[in-house]
Amino acid sequence: MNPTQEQISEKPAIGKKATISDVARLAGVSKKTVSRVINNEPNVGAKTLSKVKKVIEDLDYSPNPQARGLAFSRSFLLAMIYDNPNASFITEAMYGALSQCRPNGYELVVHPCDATQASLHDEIINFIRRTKIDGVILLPPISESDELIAKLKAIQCHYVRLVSVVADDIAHMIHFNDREAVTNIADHLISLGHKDIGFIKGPTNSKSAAERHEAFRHTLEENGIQLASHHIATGANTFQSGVDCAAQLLKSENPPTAIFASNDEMAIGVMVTAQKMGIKIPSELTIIGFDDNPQASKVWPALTTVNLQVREMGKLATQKLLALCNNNFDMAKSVNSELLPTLIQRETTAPPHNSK
Amino acid sequence: MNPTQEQISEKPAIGKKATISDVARLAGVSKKTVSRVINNEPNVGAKTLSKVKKVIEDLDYSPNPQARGLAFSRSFLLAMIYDNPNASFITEAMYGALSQCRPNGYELVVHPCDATQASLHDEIINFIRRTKIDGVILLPPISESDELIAKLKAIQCHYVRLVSVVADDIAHMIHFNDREAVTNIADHLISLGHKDIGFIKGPTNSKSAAERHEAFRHTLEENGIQLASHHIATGANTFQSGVDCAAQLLKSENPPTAIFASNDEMAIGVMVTAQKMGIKIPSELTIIGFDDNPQASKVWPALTTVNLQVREMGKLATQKLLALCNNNFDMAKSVNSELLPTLIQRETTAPPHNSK
DNA sequence: CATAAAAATGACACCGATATCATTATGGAC
DNA sequence: GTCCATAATGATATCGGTGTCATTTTTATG
Repeated sequence: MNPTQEQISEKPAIGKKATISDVARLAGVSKKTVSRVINNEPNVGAKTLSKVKKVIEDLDYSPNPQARGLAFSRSFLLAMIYDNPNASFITEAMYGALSQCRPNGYELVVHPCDATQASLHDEIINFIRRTKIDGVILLPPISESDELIAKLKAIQCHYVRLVSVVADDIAHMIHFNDREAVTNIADHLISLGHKDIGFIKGPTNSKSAAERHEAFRHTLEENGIQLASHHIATGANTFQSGVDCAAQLLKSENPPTAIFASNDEMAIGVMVTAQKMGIKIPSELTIIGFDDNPQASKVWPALTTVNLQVREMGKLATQKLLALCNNNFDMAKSVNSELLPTLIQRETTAPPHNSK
Repeated sequence: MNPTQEQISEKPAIGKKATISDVARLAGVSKKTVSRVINNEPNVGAKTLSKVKKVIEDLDYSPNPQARGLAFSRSFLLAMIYDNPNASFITEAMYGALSQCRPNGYELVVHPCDATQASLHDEIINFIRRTKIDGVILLPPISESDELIAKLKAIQCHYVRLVSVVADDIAHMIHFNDREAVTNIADHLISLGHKDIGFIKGPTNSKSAAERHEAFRHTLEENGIQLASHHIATGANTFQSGVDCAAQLLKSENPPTAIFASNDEMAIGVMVTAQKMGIKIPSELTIIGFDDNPQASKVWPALTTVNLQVREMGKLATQKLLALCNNNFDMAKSVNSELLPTLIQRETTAPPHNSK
């Protein structure tokens, strides 16, 4: 207020957060030197270093991320973009991502979107341009769109995608090996002695669904078992579609003794339908799901399924993404990008009841 | 490169995003006037307004949020802070919050944390100071900590909390009326004719759990029914604890004919235990949960429960929070802060089997 | 039509950090 | 002890916006 008042106190005004200038003044160095300390730059003398660090500590100073962002042309923000996978997939992926974001000074912004909307891609691109997000993690099924990837590249936005079908440079991709997992499922069913096997595939427009279908059929055929067309139903990855598909398969004249549903939601739909029809699980019907939702272990009987290691995927994806943001392409490549889903055997699988 | 080169072209260099200076130059006005247009400030002439808007449109310009943040001393970031509610609670609350964030130019940062950690509060405060988050939404059970609220106030961070027990000014709180919902549940059980009623309460350190217990007991007593102490078990809001508590209640010598579990996770645990014991639901045991998880409708039989309108809570909370960020305390107060959970009757409730 | 009041606009400092480049201190070789 | 290479440090411009306040233009009034 009073223009003639002298700033005697060396500490910044109470209530106001310390700035880099405060640190510089108290440490008796220039702002630039403080900046060097903050960013771990070389060429700072040992004495200066410890002095500055002490002042930072005393003042409980942390740099203003907006100011840094402006100077660096960065936001220190990553985004997770997803359409519609189940809630636990999202939260698990977020946990994995955050485990890497925090120690590196990044924050995670959520961006769910609606894949049925025609303007989907433009909306995403706009979001990134507007917010200056440094990089994005794409969850399936959005991650499958090469068109979107092309647009991301056009605006030079870093990205990593979670996909089940190899589709990109390993620096930009975490691959969960669906094919292998599905093969394990088929082997398991075969070893139990099942021959009349039903399959509920995912939405027709999904690459991942096609891949699971193909791998399943292939493994069965290698073992001399045909996947009969009347034992195949197409669902929408939702509980209700599982209910409907199960009704279709189980009410046919020659119902399967085992059903593999492409995700847990649908598998649980199958369970409910079977139970309503009085079919005992697993003695009269074996069921296998895919995803290892939290629900899978909380239904009765507990569902045999495949664990995708979603949290690990989120973690690895973020490691790659941060490497890309630092223009460290080699490091992005060197982070593991291959995850092997594992079969979790619980209580819904058993040998067929009456082998003919 | 060439210092003598003249900038003939009026458009900004390709690949580089347009800045406010580009807009100002092309529109033939000052940066400040463009700023006025961006922020809908008054005192801009009609002709100028449309001219500037057109240039903004042509250039596909959007202001740099870091620069704006720096000048405004804001981040245009809100955070959702949660410990451990189920995944769908989180994602639903996020959807609701985002519906308000986006049209107002805010983004949502996620911040899960670990309530078992001693440094929980400091970690949260640090997070807010470090990131300059404008305001936070607190999900239960973290929202119940008055100690944390005090610390938030100390650093002048805006907040809105989602709570089941009235505990704050209505400008800072969304209240879901647990008490009312629990009363409805009790009434429902009584009207079905149940007298031996079991109750699984939530963790003892939770205010919300205590509230539900109190309300349930009270309503039963009003109707002349005692909540016997051997019919009460204490769970941890997890599936497994539901399993354990159910075993405890159902294996007692005088088991209840109905069980109300304080959340769906535990209720589903009860269902699984009952089914394993060969107890038929609902004919031999009535079960009611609380939360309306997605799973609730995907178990068999479908679980009767209470819907909390979580998405709506997220939406209202964000409306309040944005009002607070704009120092519009009155508006924050005027946004509805009372939500009435509703009983969703599905398939797990029926009159008791053998009335003595 | 002169003039005061109100509206529209712009010049310039500033938000809090980093980049560039010049300058000063330090250490080793002779 | 001198000189040079190298390490350490700082002065100043800059990132892309907004705030303040002075200035110009428009509108209303007598």
